[in-house]
Amino acid sequence: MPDIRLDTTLIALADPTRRLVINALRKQPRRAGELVAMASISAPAMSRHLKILRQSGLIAEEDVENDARVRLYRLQPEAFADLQTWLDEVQSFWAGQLDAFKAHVEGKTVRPKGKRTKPKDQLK
Amino acid sequence: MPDIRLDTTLIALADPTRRLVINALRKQPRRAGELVAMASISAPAMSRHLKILRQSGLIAEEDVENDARVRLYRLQPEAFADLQTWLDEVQSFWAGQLDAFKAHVEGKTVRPKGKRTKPKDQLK
DNA sequence: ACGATAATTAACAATTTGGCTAATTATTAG
DNA sequence: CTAATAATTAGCCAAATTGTTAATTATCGT
Repeated sequence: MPDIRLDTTLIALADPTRRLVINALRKQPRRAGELVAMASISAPAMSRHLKILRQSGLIAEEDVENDARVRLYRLQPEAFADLQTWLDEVQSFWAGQLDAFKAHVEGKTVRPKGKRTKPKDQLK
Repeated sequence: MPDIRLDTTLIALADPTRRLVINALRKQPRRAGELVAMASISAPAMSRHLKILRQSGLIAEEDVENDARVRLYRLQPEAFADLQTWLDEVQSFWAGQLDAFKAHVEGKTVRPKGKRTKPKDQLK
């Protein structure tokens, strides 16, 4: 089961333009047109990037009260939590890695759980 | 200037198969063939995924001492640091966001730095 | 030496991505 | 009402991505 949430988050972040948007919104909310100017790409291109970011939940759309034409975008902090959690889990790999190293120096080549009962690739 | 390091890291992580590899290596180093079996894709496909992960620095190749045919892959923890740092920076958005909110309730619509001197889109 | 094994590279097909221009929708300003 | 503005959607194209099978390289076991 592929983690669909983490997947969309990482896909959304794996683009320089979209990260530029994220970085810009870090300081303050911005209208779509402002983001277009910052990224120096066409408005339609930015619109699609914003859609992807919106769908990933990383940013949210907001209306301004005096002009219904403009759309204000702002960062959605909660959406980063899953990635943060996953990263922390990955970073906690030391435990497992140390076990493996221990087994290694003890002369047992690291092996998958029950793949082969006879260690063919054993240390001489 | 697009952050090339962060870019390759996120592109590498933005694929379910590659994340499956990362998750697998969290517990212990694995040979290429084992990873192929886990992901149930062809060996060549996995080989290319491993290449991308290797080039991103997220994993490292290692030789086993009794069989020169097998390649052992292990996690490279340092390579996650940049992403972790960037994520922390993004998460620290609260300061800026609060400033914007303050300006907002004070009646000044949030605007880019020196875009327009006259607040055209002012609150009525 | 010879066949099997581990992994990679080569070559190709299908899909996705990201960008552009043109068109569309909605709203504002004169 | 009409022109201008803000943003999105539609349609098209080039480049990149991912997967497959076939071929290649290197090494091991007998």
